[in-house]
Amino acid sequence: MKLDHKKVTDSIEAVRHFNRFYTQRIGVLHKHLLQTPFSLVEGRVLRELADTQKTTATALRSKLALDRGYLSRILRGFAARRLIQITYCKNDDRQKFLELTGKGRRAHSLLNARAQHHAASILDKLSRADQKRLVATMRTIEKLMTSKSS
Amino acid sequence: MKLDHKKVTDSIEAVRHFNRFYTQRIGVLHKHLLQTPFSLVEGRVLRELADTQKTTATALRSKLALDRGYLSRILRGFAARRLIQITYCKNDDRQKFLELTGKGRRAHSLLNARAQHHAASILDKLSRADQKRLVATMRTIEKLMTSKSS
DNA sequence: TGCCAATAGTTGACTAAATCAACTATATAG
DNA sequence: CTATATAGTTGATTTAGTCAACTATTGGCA
Repeated sequence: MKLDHKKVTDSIEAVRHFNRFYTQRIGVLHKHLLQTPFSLVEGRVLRELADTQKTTATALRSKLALDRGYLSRILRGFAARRLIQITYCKNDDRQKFLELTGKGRRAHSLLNARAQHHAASILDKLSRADQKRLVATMRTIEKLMTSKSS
Repeated sequence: MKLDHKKVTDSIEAVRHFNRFYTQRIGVLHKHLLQTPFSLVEGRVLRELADTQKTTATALRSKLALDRGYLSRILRGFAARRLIQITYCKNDDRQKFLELTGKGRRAHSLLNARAQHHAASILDKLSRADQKRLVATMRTIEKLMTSKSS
């Protein structure tokens, strides 16, 4: 049916529109993050390190899907800045355990606070009701888009 | 009130979670686009060129917020690949009008088709009802997030 | 008219992000 | 004991993106 087809292409267009819309927003978010001394990827690594007490580069890699050379350099940078501490694994000399230092945790907290603030600034523009609506729709999108992988 | 405060931080966390979620998705989208011979920014420029019959670099610049050197090089690349045709403005020799060539239009169509396909693949995983829901929520988010700038 | 500021676009130099492949060292399976 | 796999490092290179200096042209205005 003609009408059905139109509906479908409309939906596709709506999804694409949203993608464009959000990539633009992400650009903003990106620059926001860059007002800290971390790149977006570094921020993710930092977050991951904060979330897990003790990890290895390989664990990070599989979680964040990063090139190993790339990650190795990021970690080297973190170590140079004394954000992480490295301990060697007893049973396996190939692996190194990574942990945030106090300084690392503080850096993470700062980053976290910034992100918090950014999210809050989005919400602040809305009425209570709209805030609820926004959060609900975001959750819905996540649910719908993860239901069957992607 | 304690309870109120909890709600607020929950909302903030939900927004942040969504941001992370969607940036990851966008990463995928990014690489998707890179299976074409265009970067994300090049794709946007191409799209803009396709949407407006005849533009100038400055018009593109103000629309897409790009560095002028950066844009200049992108356009030079497009010209080298015969994707755009340049005509000089009669009344103002500083400006050049930019138009897609046939090849440029075909490149844009291909890009468009890929994006279309990508959006369709997201929708395909959902039931009719969920497709409707997804589209509706995306529209809601856009509306809420643009209502008062950002 | 003649000069000055603004505008359009180009170019060179540079930094940061990201990828690839080659390499070292260790561990494990047969 | 050797093969193969795994953990991580390093060098070389590509791409993205920014900044500032530069040329050429236009338009205002004294």
